[in-house]
Amino acid sequence: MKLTSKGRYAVMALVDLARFNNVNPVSLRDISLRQGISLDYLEQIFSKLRKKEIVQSIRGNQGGYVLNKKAKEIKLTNIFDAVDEKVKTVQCKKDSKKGCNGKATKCLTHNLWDELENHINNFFDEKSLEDLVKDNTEKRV
Amino acid sequence: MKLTSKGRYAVMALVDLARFNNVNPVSLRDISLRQGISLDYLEQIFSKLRKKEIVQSIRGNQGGYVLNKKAKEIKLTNIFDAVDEKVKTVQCKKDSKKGCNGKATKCLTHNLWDELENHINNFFDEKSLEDLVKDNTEKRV
DNA sequence: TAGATACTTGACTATTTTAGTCAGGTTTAT
DNA sequence: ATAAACCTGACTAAAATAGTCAAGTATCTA
Repeated sequence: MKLTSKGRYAVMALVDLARFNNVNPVSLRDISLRQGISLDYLEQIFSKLRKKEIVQSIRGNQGGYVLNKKAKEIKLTNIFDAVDEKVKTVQCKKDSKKGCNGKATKCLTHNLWDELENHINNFFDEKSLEDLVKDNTEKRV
Repeated sequence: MKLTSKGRYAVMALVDLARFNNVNPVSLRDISLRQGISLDYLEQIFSKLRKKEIVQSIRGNQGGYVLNKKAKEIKLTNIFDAVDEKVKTVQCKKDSKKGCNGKATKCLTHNLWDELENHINNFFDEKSLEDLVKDNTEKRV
């Protein structure tokens, strides 16, 4: 189990953005330079964030992105959801005909993965962008 | 983020094994049939479980595998560890020279991933094979 | 002691996912 | 006008995943 770069980058970029958000739109170029993330890749990521209305774009010269909601209202769940980073533990949910692994019944560990999924999602539901920004400015003395 | 099949299969197979454990060694062939997991793949998985002393093998006719410890003492952490399923959230720990993404300092979200990792690992540390077996026999009415 | 059962090991591979790159736009402030 | 910056879709190299395949070795039972 691992967290992919796309999810990590999305969160990093948004924390970066949130810290400068009150002043001006932040260009992806700046985020790219500060965070060491490829510009092209950032564009892909922000395209998704915009579609989910987490950020708002401002085109043209001096443009960039701003948050579309208060940092407090943006939860990690929303971010991961936007970039298709899911906690996916078991394949047997959508297929209502079959249980897990094509068996008629639920697999022996079905409930376990459900529980785990909830456990992780709770963590993501509670953490907001604001928490992360605070966490960081505090430590920066 | 997702859990891979290897980890899922390892847990499924061990729960299966644990349920029959008191009687006789359980052959991989039986587990393969009951759980719908490829025999060859199970062999790979059990080879790892044996090396970590989670199971014990009994060769020859009527052979198979038995648990090497009490089900209560086998935690999910041990299982995942044995099959190389790790909760891996961020790449920047081992390289002590660099911070995350080659920057001098920790990335903005470094602490977040640490926290998440702990959160998940706590879940795995607490759940034992015995819990899973109980969970299952109860529901089977 | 023959034969079957079942573990053991290592190499190989098709498929999918990931982490981007690349090219060619469009919009808008100055 | 033009440069900065967003926007989109197609493409791709590399890695991980989920196995398969082959050739054993050990041990129980008849």
